[in-house]
Amino acid sequence: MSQGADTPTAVDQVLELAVLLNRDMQLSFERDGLTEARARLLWVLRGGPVTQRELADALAVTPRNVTGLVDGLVATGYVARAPHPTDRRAVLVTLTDAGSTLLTSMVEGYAEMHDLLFGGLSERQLRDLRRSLAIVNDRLRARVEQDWGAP
Amino acid sequence: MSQGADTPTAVDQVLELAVLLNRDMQLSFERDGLTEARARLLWVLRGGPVTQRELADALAVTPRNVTGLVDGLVATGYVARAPHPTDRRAVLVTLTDAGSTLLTSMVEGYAEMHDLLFGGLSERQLRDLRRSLAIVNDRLRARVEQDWGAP
DNA sequence: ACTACATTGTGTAGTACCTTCACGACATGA
DNA sequence: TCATGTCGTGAAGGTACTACACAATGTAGT
Repeated sequence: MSQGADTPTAVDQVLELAVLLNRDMQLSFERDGLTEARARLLWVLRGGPVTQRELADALAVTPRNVTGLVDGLVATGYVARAPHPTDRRAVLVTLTDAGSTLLTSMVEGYAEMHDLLFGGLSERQLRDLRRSLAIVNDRLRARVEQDWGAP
Repeated sequence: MSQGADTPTAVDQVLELAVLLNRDMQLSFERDGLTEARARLLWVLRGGPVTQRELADALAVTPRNVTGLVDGLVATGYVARAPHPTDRRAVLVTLTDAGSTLLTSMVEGYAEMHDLLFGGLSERQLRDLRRSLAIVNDRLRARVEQDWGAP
């Protein structure tokens, strides 16, 4: 009602933000020879070696899928499979040197994202933005969690 | 520096927003028997029938991929292939009645998203949010478009 | 110690999304 | 008409997922 048809709505803006964020991260992953799924798995390994079962839970995917993702990361040399010290069924997924280096640069990139995103905002604008985002996220989260149980 | 380790950073908030938006839309698509890729294709058909070549350009995917997506939507009965009036090579992808109905509800859902997202904000908060999002999006867009040509 | 049950990872099979390459059908301009 | 480009699709292949089945192993219960 208040703007022309070519002006993006607030919903448009939020959706574009989501698209741009995805694209930016995907481009970053591709530069490292990673896919999105493998990058997510690697990100979980920040906390140290974990079993494939734990990875499946953390990523909310099936154990079978983790097998495939780990296969890929082993092929590219970022992780290795090691025997679990006490459970001979389980496999510990550990970072190789290359994987550790890559993960370090990913953590740095995450930190640099703050300036990239918010470098154009004043302190006050950033504070207000955070407040509004908290409210928006709370509403969205409630909706998503509700719909998760009522398909 | 200013908050505890368990408080989400501004980057965390933006990333969570993106994740939640994706999840919400995906759940909505699933309810309609749609996948994300097929929903995007359907969304392009808002403007009327288009050729598969135009769809490939609009979706930024290969023409071969469009063939598969249209196959799926034909199987579920949401679109149909029609001959192009002047170009016998081309295929016009058109909405069926079911597809048209579905698209209408998708458009309605898009409109309702405004209240879902911003119903908890005051007029002033929403204005400020839009201003900040415009700034953030501009910076991100510049970065993504720059990296698109320099891998 | 032996049995019963649960858990871990993976082979098999299948779906969806995406790509490149090759090719036939068709359009277009010289 | 003839060369050249365009449209859609078959063939082949990669990645991300799923469900199901199964062997190896861990964990109780008796």
